[in-house]
Amino acid sequence: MQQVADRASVSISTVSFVVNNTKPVTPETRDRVLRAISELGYRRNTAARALASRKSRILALIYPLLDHRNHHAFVEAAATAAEEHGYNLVLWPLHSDNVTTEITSLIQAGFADGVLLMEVQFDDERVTRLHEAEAPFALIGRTRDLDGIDYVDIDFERTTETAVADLAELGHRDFSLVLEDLSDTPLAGYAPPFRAEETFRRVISERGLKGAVFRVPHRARAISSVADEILRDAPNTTAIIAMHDEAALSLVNALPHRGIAIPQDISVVALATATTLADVTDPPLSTYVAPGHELGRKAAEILIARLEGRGAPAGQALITCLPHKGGTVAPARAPATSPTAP
Amino acid sequence: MQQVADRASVSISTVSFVVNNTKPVTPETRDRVLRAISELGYRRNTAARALASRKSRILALIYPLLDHRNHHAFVEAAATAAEEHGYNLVLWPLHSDNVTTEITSLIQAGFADGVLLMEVQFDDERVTRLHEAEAPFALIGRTRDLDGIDYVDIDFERTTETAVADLAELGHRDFSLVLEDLSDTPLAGYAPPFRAEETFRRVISERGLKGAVFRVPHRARAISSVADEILRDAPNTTAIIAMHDEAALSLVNALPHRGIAIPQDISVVALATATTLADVTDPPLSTYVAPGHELGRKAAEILIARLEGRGAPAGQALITCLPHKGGTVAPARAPATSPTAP
DNA sequence: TTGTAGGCGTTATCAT
DNA sequence: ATGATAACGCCTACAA
Repeated sequence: MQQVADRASVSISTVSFVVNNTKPVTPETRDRVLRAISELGYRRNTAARALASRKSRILALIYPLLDHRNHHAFVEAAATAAEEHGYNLVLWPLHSDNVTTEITSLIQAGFADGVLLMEVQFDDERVTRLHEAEAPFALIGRTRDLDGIDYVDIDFERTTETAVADLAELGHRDFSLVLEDLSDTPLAGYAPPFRAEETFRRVISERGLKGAVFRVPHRARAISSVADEILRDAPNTTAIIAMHDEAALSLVNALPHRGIAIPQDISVVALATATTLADVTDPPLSTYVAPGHELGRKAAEILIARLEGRGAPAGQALITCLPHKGGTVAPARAPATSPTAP
Repeated sequence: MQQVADRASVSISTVSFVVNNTKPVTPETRDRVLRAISELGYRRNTAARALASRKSRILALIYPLLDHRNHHAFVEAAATAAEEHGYNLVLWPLHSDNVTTEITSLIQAGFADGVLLMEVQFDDERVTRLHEAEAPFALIGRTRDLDGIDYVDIDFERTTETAVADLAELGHRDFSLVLEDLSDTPLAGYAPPFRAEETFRRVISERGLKGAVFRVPHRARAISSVADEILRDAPNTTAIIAMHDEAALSLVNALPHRGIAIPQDISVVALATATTLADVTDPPLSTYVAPGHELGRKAAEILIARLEGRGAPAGQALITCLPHKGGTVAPARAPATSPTAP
């Protein structure tokens, strides 16, 4: 920095002003400084900057090593948004064991200014601890208690409701809902399946429809047998709603082998799914697309607002999944209306 | 730190010695210090540490925002290995435009001590620049010129060769290879498809077999029509080797709709694939599993060796994909031996 | 608009 | 085995 200052014949602080836009500087001096910087290939030292300013300008996205879902769109949007505000987003991979303490350390050690949490559970110890430590954070997902908490989440309630409504409009009356069974995993307590189920049951009953719920673990065996389970336990189902990507794929693949035509006999839709998944099946899967991009951007922005806004009210946002037309949904096949059909 | 020192009645430097294990300390004083630390909840400041020691202890894994593949196993292993050596791995998401300069900045700004690069291309500008800047880095993947370069990579040559050999042993004589077509994408020049194709052609010709190559873009339309293309252009194929996950899935799903039984009529195997993919098809996909875990660990270790070893020779490693038995491979159906069969 | 100087929290060197 | 103290590179009042 001193070298830059010398070369531009200014003081070291002027260089700082230019680099940080912290004080007005005459265009000419600014130019000289900028030129010196690029000629010397100067880059300000992250550590020194963080030390002196007490800000790292880093947002840490805690990146669960559970391989649970595809987060690319989300990460990309969050990183972009962060950058637009002068922050950098890094993904900080953490195993599930000692997560809680490590997360607060990140902030207390000054590595990050704020933390983004995903795969949030109903009652999430990480959230409690971050709150206690008064560490700035935002959630992708929702805990049970949301008082004063910054978050963005998918509106699973609305999405589920819409999915049922859309199918009902096509004449479907007998539904099956397929969910991830995460009990006995570190993700038990992961809220989305619960929210979807609750909404599903409510809507089904409000509309006087029939609905069965299937919980499917992530073991391969279980996934490949959903099809048979549904055919056995809910044989009149004409519409399957799956919030379990692998199961959705598996269903579209397996049902035809059981003599069921998709979508003529049974319609299948996936909930809160990455678009990329849709097209590996034949016919392509109809989905309600997870708004990864919007979630990521909003999450970053909410966190930054917290970081910079002086005690602003909590930023909270729910985003609905929009339908992506595939080929696995059709009107319900007309039921055998008369029991004594010829 | 001063508070800790006071509380333990030692000097600030003793605290440092304890915390860093840099000098011998009497067990008693060490205990006092440790106790003071935990009582006060002290954490050393990342920035100050980095500033004073000129080391950030951060390895940045440049994380391509291209959503090209599933890197979880890799990331997890690399993070674990790094931690074992006292480093932290962060994923640094970068768009493909200005990557090159940003990567060297990371090091020049002292944010990271070293960089891990993935999705490496044959001729990769990032590598050139990092080399010029004398920034420590290691590749997951290989450039064309590997002189003095640290890398780990999948041994695509050997894996492809094995795949053909295994199928040939089952009596298959007529092969199709399905590859990702990445031309016109930022990943054109991504080496794996080329390596696989070259090996495939060589082995096919050495063994006097028949082989056709299909290049499939990532557009949904293209993927879902591979099946038809193969049936049209290579109608006698009995074994399909796919280094394109989506295409592999799609094939297993689509071929039965065309009257082809898998694996009785045609065998399908996927190359360099995450295990998780295997079980969404029916029957489950047979694969040669990408050694994500080994790659991640080795990559981190090689980079750390470079960081700490004084001018050690380049660390280079190739790892072969091992077969994962699924249900999509079977002996070749006996050919209609006599042209005049009854 | 620009310069001066103190301080950010550690590490590392040199004494003791 | 422990302590005193100068860097580390930058930011930021405060002064000019």
